[in-house]
Amino acid sequence: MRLGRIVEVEAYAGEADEASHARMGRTGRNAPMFGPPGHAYVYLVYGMYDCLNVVCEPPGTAAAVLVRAVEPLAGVERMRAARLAHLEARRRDRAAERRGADAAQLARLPAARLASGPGLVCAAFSVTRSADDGRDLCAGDGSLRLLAAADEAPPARIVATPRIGIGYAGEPWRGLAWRFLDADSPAVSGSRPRQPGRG
DNA sequence: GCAAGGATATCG
DNA sequence: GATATCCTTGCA
Repeated sequence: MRLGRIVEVEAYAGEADEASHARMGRTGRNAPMFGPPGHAYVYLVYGMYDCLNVVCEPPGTAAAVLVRAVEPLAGVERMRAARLAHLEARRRDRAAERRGADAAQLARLPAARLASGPGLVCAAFSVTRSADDGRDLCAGDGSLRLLAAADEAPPARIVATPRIGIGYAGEPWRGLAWRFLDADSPAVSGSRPRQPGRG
């Protein structure tokens, strides 16, 4: 079993939100966003990476939260294997030595970096559009589940920043600080984990 | 810094 | 039916 703690998310507010896939109304792709809350909306970005969203609000209101980074807690080696499988699926035409280099690089990657980005979250947890788009993440018997960490203290420092990669959206949407991350987690996205204290 | 890569939404 | 664009990543 692979288990992780969500340490970075972005909020998307519905059809009025110019940064949201729901901004053009209901389409074939974004239909799960208009469905019941607690279900997954999985989409392909840049032709290469799946991204996982959790639908929020009642049916008809297309709000969602994008899961941008997960701190691995259990099943780290399965995540590493899933990351390698993802690379190999994309690079099956490349030379065999390339795959060997990928495996070696992944083996050196710290566990905290295995799911430190929205595309990497899906690669590490084997989330795909075909298998998981529209899935009920709250179903007790599902293979992909969203759990509440009821007995765990909330992060001491939660940082809010503008959302990533939405420069096409107008104000106020572009400037809203709707990306939230655990500033003390080494698993948040970005090339370097943030250092506490001085920056 | 920027290329890779495929589906999507929009326009004709 | 064609194409500009896209909620990214890893290598130069």
